[in-house]
Amino acid sequence: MSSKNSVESRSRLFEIYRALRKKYGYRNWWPGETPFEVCVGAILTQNTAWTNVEKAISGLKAAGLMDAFRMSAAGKERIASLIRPAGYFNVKAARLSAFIEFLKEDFNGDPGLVGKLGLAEARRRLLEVKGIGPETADSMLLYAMNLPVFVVDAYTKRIFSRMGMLKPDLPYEEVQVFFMTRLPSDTDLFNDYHAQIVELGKDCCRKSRPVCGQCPVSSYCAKSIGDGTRN
DNA sequence: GCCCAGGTGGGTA
DNA sequence: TACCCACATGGG
Repeated sequence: MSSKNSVESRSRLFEIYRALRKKYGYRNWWPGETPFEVCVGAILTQNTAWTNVEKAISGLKAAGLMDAFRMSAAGKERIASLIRPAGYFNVKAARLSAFIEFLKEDFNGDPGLVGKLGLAEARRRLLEVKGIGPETADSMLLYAMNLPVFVVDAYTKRIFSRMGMLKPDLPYEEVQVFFMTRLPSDTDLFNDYHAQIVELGKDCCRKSRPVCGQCPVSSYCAKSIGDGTRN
């Protein structure tokens, strides 16, 4: 993208954020009482509606297992039975187990200590854990460890490609670079921007609902107005 | 009944 | 590297 377009898309990203913020208000994310709970939620929400994740988290908390050491002691089978409502429960039980063993071994069960490594090293270490991919790692880094990284998810790709700002099917890292080279490296901004995107996604940018006249950023959306230019 | 949801890893060509 | 697929429950 040329530098002119880069400047243009930069100001557009801010305009979109302001429009979303006006519509939805500050989101105060992530839903979760502790950094550990945020990390657990990040794994449980993989390709899964948050309403289902909430049930699984409630189950884990009711069982007193929202802690790396207690969850580890409970074992994979017990975890799987408790997180059943979140779907993929066998896969996710294995992923949670891998994550808590990782935390126990080098970080005393504390995600905050992972964050102390700094963004690049913490991200590298998280990605070594089986079941933690780029989105899950970045969600943990941003929302549990307060490190300035932009989280890319299915909504991000769908919304911004429908707006004509991104090519569809761009790899994760390239979408992330698009945002991080245009926005200031600000944890609070990255936090709320992603939260706004998820809100918009749930609200009016579902897979099978491409046209969204009520959408707060419909004036930016190529699909809503036909040619990608703004009103 | 069908489609979808805040992904990831493994297998195949 | 680039697809294709399994993984699973619950809501609309």
